[in-house]
Amino acid sequence: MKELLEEEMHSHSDDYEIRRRQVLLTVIETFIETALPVGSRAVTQMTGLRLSPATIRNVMAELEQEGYLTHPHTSAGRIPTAKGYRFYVDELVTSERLTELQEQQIEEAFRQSEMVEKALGRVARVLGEITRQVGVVLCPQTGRSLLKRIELIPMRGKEVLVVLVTDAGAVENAIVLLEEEAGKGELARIAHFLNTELIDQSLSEIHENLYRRLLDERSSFFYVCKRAREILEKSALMADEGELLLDGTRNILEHPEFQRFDQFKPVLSLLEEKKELLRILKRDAESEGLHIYIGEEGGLENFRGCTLITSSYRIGNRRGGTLGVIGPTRLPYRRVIAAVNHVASRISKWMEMFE
Amino acid sequence: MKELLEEEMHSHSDDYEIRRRQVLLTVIETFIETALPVGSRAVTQMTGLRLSPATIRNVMAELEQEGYLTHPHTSAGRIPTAKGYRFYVDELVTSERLTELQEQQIEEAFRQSEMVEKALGRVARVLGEITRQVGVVLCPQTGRSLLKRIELIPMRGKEVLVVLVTDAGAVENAIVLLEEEAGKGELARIAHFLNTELIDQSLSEIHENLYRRLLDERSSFFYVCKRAREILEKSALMADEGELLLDGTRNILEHPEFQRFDQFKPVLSLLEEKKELLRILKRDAESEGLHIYIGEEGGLENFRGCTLITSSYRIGNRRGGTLGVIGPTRLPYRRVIAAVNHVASRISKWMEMFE
DNA sequence: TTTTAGCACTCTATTCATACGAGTGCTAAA
DNA sequence: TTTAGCACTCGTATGAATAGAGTGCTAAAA
Repeated sequence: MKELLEEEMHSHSDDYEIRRRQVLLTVIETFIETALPVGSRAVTQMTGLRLSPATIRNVMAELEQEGYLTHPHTSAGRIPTAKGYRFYVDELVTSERLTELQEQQIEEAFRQSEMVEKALGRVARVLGEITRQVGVVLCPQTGRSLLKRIELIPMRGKEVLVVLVTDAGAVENAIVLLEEEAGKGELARIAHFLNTELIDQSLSEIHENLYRRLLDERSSFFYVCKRAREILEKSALMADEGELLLDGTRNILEHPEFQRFDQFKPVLSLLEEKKELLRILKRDAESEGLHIYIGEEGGLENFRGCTLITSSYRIGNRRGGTLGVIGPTRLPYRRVIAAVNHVASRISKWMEMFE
Repeated sequence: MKELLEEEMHSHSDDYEIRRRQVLLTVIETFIETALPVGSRAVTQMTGLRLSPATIRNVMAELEQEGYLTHPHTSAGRIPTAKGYRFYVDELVTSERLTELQEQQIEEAFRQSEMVEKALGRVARVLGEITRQVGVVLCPQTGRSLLKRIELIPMRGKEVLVVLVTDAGAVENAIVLLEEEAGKGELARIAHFLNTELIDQSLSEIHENLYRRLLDERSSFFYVCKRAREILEKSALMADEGELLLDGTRNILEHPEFQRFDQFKPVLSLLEEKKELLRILKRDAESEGLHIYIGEEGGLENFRGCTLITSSYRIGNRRGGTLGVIGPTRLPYRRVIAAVNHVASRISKWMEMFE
């Protein structure tokens, strides 16, 4: 907008720029509150600017031409476009603090700290509740976590229980059926071998390097290596997808933009399929800080009219997962951003437990 | 209906009873197909009965008075009531076989057999898909599964990794922070103690008997007992809820009864809260065979207009969990019942793996 | 030059009247 | 016992009329 302005500002003053922003801000925030198109009269009443509706109309017409606002029809007020919201979140939105109560609610989610996934499920729920939107949490991807410990426990016959402990607090396990029975001593040797070779590598690294590393060895360990490889392959624990936890879909039914079914159906499909959402959230897990997707910005099909706000969280000093909120583009950005930021740093803090 | 009939049948013949059933059946099945109220003319065309609309109207009026049918309004055809559907599923509905394709889709869900929960997630999805409704699966409740093996693995300092293997194929685990560090030898003794004492009991039994059993012992094992108790308590693995997997909510948006929001909102809430649903499904896990809840029959609030069909599945010769389908009362019962039955026995078969 | 008042215009939402059609219930005849 | 006939009810579709909100433009005011 700044750029645009400077091009066109021939004769306009800084005051004029401020006014434009003021009007855009007012239209957007009023629309966020009421969900109704905002007319020029309403803007004059909301802003401190002592200007008549006619003047405001001129400004709004200009903002519309530049693509920040639209009309649903001729005789209606203005509503923000995706571009308008984008400018709003980039330049206009101010931060907000959560209320005491909301912070308490968040703490509650971390109260009973049993399994990681359950706690994160409660986090998704509380995110949905305090924003009145859909809360979403991407669990730490097991592929990215570092192996801390591997244990092989003999079961009946050829069965072996493989237990992996990772730094993400997750304990993965699988029962593997070996081709030949392995004695207790042999398993211990294999386990020892794996523990020395693989500790502190990420599971996906292990998966990638598996063939090279373990086949090259032509030492006396050859047999042990072979068995170790068999076990790791069969346990297939490296292939984990990164689980997605959702909660609060019912909340967004309250919003008037989803009262029409053709609007709501694609969103529900997106939420239930999870695939597209996973793509975005996994990518966001890679980079720190807040990400905002307005409409189809992130390449999310059928996401027109919706916004996704995410933030990644950390496990100690490593990447963890992502959490976020999904709602209509007409989102209370201030509150949602505050919530997402707060919860992200709270999870990171909580995750230090497992470091 | 039989009873009702015998009371009122003064002068009516068996033929008359057959006709009544025929009419009711036609109205219900036509309504299930079209979602439109069924008029007397439509019934005459569908049934083989050579009767005029007027005659049918008389029968329908009677069925309405008895509570099997209603009118949305005076000049509309008939639609079934909850009582009507109940009679239909109890007495009229006939069974159906799944198509080749549907059976293949189901097999697909069991193809990759990694973790139990993932496979069951795919089962929920396929149930939703082939019925075009919401598929739901209650995982085997860990509390009900038998303990097959318990392992204690020392971690850093006072931490101990507790691994439980149950007969439901589930491996539960938790990291426990002991009050005092325990040596490898000590843990081995404790593990051996637990393995001899607790094997083949259900986790909830263990939980209930824990205090009695382990405190009574005043033997030389006392210290071991105390530590064992500490570990079991802190791992809190007995308290598991029994996870509920849902899929296909998007499917039921297609049905006309949920086009109106006030109809859909309570259903979505019910699905997302999961609590009420868990109550029913857990209860159904106790008894074999098909269960059908039409409307609020099962004590499900806000379930008016919906039907839940469930069946339990087994793990070997023990109770496992429950699976089911949720949709509008106007449900293709024949197909859904076939699907639920088929999938239930297929899961049971699959579960034999873990016995 | 900038702002504003005034006004014609556009479009939506609402209301009312009307007509139509589907389907019923009842009655009397077959 | 069944059916034809008919009056009646009620929901839906259609169209006209109206009110109201808000705009864009123009010309006057600041």
